[in-house]
Amino acid sequence: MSGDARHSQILQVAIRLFSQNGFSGTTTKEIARVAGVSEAMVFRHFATKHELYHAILDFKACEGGTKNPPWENPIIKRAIEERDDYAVFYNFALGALLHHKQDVDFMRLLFHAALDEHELSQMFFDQFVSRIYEFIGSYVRERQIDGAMREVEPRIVVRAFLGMLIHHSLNNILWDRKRHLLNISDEAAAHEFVTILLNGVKK
Amino acid sequence: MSGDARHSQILQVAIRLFSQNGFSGTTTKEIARVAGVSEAMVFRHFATKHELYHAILDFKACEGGTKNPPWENPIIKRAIEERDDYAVFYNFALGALLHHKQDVDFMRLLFHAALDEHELSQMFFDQFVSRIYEFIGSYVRERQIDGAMREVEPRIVVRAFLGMLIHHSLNNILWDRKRHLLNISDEAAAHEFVTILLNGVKK
DNA sequence: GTCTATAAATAGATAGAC
DNA sequence: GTCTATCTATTTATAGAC
Repeated sequence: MSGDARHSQILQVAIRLFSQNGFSGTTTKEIARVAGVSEAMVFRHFATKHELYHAILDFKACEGGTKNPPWENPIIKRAIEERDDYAVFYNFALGALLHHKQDVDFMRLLFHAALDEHELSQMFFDQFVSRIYEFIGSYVRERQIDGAMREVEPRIVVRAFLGMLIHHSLNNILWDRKRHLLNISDEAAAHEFVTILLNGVKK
Repeated sequence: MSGDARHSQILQVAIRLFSQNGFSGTTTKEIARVAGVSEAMVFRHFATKHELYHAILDFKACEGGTKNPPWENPIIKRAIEERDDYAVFYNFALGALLHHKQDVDFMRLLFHAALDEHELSQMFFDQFVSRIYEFIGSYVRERQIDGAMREVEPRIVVRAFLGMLIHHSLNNILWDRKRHLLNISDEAAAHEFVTILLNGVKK
């Protein structure tokens, strides 16, 4: 196998294992075993275990986090222009839920990194989460000026909204698969959350 | 130091360290060092590292999770009888936020355990979380029958509500202390979340 | 590019003295 | 109840042959 292919293969295996077991719960031996190579190969491509972890978070934060951000989604942009609150929030919500479901590894990785207080978790936060607050928060502000939404600190509204979405995804990932406490399609969940939120803040 | 005192001291130290670094990120050597004893003492009180971890989660799940549950809170019980929706949800929300803030170690521990897919995380879920769904869900159902709330699957309402609360606490624990993206008192946060939720589901 | 062998450090856990 | 010393397995990482 070529160097690049091997490099990326080891990265993929490591992503899965780090996501499942966290940094200290994953051994380089296990990564090598699953990738079907010797440990020496792993260290040939990544000088240290930390470098490998860093490469993963770096890669994932770029690929998974900032690809197709909501502020570049044409459907959402159009809905914002048309002041179609339901369309803005519904498309955002559905996009988020689908994204979470599609990249469970990244969600788990991010939580592990956050608990480990890894710098990359802060990086993701600064580059992505804070922009979400900016993006949705400023739309809420506009709608308050329009007189369509009541006066609430926009950041609180964003937090309430993201809270519903992220908590729901987290439950799906961590518990619901075994317990099915709540069995609902992403479309229905997005609809219900958005309906609650919009009724909750309308004037 | 007496056996019991030492036992509980080691437990306390271990709680802090496991909460900060997770299971595999914490060494028995470190626990011993912080507790100011030799490693042999740790293994005298807890036969294995796993036994120590289990003892902690067990202890915390009982002490932290099921002490003063909302369904035994007289203020909330009274509010339910009086059909005072705001009082029911506000007191629940504030209690939850204060509890989270007061026991950050337990929240981190629970997240580590959930990511590790530790059985005790499931146990906590079954013993506590599912009862919350039952408790709030059935109140919502009653209020729908009363005609005070619109028809939504009660579990969705509970998830939206818990999502706001838990996500907010998680942000406070994991990021906000450094970033203060959102600086708000627990009372104000509880008020805003409850207002959004109740307006969101009222008829 | 890949492996085997191995070094060096650290992990969890035990023995036995006091 | 507490420690020092030690054992064994594992972990990260390297050397050197092919």
